Amino acid sequence: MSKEITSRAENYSEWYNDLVLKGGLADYSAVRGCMVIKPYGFTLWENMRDVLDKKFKETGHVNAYFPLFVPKSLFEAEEKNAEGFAKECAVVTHYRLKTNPDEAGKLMVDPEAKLEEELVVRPTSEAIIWNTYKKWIQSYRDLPILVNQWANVVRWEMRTRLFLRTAEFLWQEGHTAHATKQEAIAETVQMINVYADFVENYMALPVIKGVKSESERFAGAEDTYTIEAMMQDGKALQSGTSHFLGQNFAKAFEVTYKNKENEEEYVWATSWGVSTRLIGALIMAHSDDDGLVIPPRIAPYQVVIIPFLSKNEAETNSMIAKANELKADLAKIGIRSLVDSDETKRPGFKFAEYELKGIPLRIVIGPRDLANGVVEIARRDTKEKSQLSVTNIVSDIAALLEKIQQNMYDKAKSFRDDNITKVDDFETFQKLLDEKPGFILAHWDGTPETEEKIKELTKATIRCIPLDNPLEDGKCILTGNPSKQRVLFARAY
RNA sequence: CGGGAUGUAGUUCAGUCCGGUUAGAAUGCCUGGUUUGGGACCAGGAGGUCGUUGGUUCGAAUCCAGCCAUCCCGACCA
Repeated sequence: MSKEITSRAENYSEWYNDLVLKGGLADYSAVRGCMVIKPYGFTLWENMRDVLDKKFKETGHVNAYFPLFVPKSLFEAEEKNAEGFAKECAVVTHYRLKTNPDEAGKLMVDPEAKLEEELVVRPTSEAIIWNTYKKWIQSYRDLPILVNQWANVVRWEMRTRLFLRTAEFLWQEGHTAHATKQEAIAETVQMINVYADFVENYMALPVIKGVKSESERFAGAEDTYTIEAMMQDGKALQSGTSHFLGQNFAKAFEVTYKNKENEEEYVWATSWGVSTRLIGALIMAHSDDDGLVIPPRIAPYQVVIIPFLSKNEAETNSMIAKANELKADLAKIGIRSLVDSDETKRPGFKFAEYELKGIPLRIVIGPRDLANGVVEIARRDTKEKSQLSVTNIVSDIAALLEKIQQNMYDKAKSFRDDNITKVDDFETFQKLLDEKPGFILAHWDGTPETEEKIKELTKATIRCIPLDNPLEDGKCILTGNPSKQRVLFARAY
């Protein structure tokens, strides 16, 4: 047992860390709050990125790249946005080091090299982008602008956690400009739907789409749409957001266009993003005490093929050849597989290792089974072992991977649905949060004060006002004031 | 940022309270051999400025202070 994993029951946080570190996704770095994403983790991110990027392009967007640094004067232009992020900004004040005259071999910041104006390391790129859009937009003919960028951003968080909240993280941010309010709102809704579709169909993770309450809204937005997913400990994880920015940024950066009637009008804006945090969601939603469980559609490797090796060199070579042959056949229909023919490790070791890494399907090719025209397969999601005939092996594997994908989604969905409760009194609300963590649908009087009070008392926040919410008369769980609909409460990451 | 804890071999940890030859173990790594259908075994070997900087001392992994990093609990978290 070389790599022991803390169980979920023992310590959920440690379990999560163990999976990230021992599963080979990421590692701590020499920089506070910043992690190294290792090749296995980065391949996972690339697979997620590729699917999303294709969806963005299918919905008419193009990629561009804007600078890492934002001059402070631009950053402060949209007041609410600036205020919201001010506390977590890294700031560049100097542009040069020099050798320290007092300490040989050491460098110091050169006081002569102080910048006239400080540069903010972007926590998000609205400011630099809207400053650019001002130059791009004169006429209604220049609209819409549908641009996305894949980038890193820095938010100096107090307390960081691998993937879930790192000081630097990777994400994409879409920034669009529209002639009309309706068009911008339609874009905002379209993109939250793109995210929901991706997370549900590729990450096998059901989400609840909704709108944020005023206090949870993105700084500078009129409306924030969100997708909320449930983790295995019942806590919520905001997995993607799409913001209707109204004309806030257009006004702050004076971005106007001439309409057909030759009238000057402010542009309407949206922004939307998902980040490497999604990997955290993936881990916490699906994995178990034996390691990661990664859904086939985005798994770095969908299949691991392990040939049985023996002293009999001819037999060993034949098994390795069969394994490579299968890998090549799988590649023809786009299935990513890995052959492990390392002679120095025994099968049992490999089984445990690939279970830890969460590869969806394991295939063992051995002389005993092969004589009977079968191979042994083991599913990571259910741990079921069975035999598969070599006759239609490629198409059978493809079908099985789809089945695993579906099963992971179904399992996550039934877990989530089992842990959403409608509650009508505050005592039950509090009790439930402590005893059976999950989502709670409850009435709320719609005021930020009540929301804040509930947060103080229970640590639960309003995750969203679900989009498909049925209207229903009721009384606010805390104040008893009238309410027209239930909202989604949970403790969150 | 407040409270608590930790940092010693690639990894996990013992040793620190009570300072004193050459800093240990397991695991991993390397070599050779025997093995191989669920984390193999035997033999030999390599590997550590004890997180870092400074202080106390004849002498520091051990005592003191600063800094850095990590974990847990809060605060914070578009």
